[in-house]
Amino acid sequence: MPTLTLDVAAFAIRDDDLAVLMRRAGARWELPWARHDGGALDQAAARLAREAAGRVGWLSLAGAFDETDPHPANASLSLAFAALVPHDAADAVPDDHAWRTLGDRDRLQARQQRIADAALALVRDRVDRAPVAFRLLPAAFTLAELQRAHELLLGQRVHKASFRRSLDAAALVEPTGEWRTEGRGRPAQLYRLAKRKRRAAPRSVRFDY
Amino acid sequence: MPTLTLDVAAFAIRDDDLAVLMRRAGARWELPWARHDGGALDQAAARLAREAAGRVGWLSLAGAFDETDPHPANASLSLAFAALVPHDAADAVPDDHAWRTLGDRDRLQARQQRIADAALALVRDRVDRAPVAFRLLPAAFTLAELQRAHELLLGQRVHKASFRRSLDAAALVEPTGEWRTEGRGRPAQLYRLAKRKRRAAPRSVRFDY
DNA sequence: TCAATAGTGTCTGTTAGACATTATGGA
DNA sequence: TCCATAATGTCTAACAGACACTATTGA
Repeated sequence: MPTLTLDVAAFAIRDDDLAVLMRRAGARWELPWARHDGGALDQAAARLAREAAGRVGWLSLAGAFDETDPHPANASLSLAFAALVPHDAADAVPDDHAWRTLGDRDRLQARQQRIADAALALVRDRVDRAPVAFRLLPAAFTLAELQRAHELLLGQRVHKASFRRSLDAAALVEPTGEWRTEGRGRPAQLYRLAKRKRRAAPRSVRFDY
Repeated sequence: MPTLTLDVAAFAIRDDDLAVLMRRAGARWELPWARHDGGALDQAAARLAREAAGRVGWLSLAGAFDETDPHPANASLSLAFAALVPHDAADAVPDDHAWRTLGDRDRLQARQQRIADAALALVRDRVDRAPVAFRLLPAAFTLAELQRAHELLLGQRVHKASFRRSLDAAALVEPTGEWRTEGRGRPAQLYRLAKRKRRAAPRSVRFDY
């Protein structure tokens, strides 16, 4: 009989960079995981993510990995979940948990490395299909923060004027009416994610590979 | 202890439309499934798909579904796989298997309906990220066939000139040198999928939602 | 010759990206 | 005043889609 774990790779923006949540396991670090013995999968994954990362903005299955690679629980199968945490909620993690840089994921055991990789790839792949970048931010954010979240997920710089034009064309955000002063420079207006109005008819077939 | 199945939703082009592979189970129809008791997941899924659908061009995990919905095996968990079958290989399926129209998937039990839906959504979502449309075709194909495969997956018409321009810009296909006469009309040149040369730097951030 | 399909050239409106400029705060 | 950041306007090259046209076969 197979033993099954749920493993979650949670990401948040820390110190202007992407970070992944790990927990201490003796002398090592691991991704949060829990045994699964049946029942509602989504709820079990949500519970695991919430206990480890606090408020979770987004959660999705990212893959399944077998005993080809070693795992902290030696489970015969592990379901990988990707989670995104708003950075204002990322401070309150349990004592034995910590946000670590992406480079640190090579400290994980092989299966959890692959889980973290798959989770990151899933999130990156979905940036332009679903509002995942928003899930790294609080409900109200500046356009500079939103752009930076996209840049961190995409791994490349984004053109400011084009970014804002696209946001405007898609009617994706709406101003809250509030402004935020951050050090020096002109204050930035705060925005929130707007409700979907109409989905734009997609342009032509693209070959992004 | 949870019982686990692998379920595969295999798609192919039949009669100029997308079809999904089902097998007879008594008086009902079901998606091909098999119990899984550990071992290499990808290999087990590939074996299941191959036994049901013959040559399989593409296979990918599409989701995981729990006992919230009924399943032919009453498994507590089912891993959904999406498979694509080239239409020239789709004739040789076992006697108790048949290619059925997409509309027939509401004859499946609820969990397998969701599996088929998730598999179809996955394939559609990946059309512009990976050469999945090619996996519905033989190694050599006409551009009209390739365009039709994209149209079936995307569920909408595609502009011929733009489609070919994009193919050309991406250097995605190369002519085999052979031509095919099909009834009346000018013969069509045959193409094959070209090896990736350079991945074009993706354009700006797009919000396709 | 006609019908049918393959394949291409041209035009136009839209958009991405470069660049510059204005706006508004703190030091 | 100077500097840093926000926000926007203008220009251009690239591209998507419409349309028409040529090319090549079978009936």
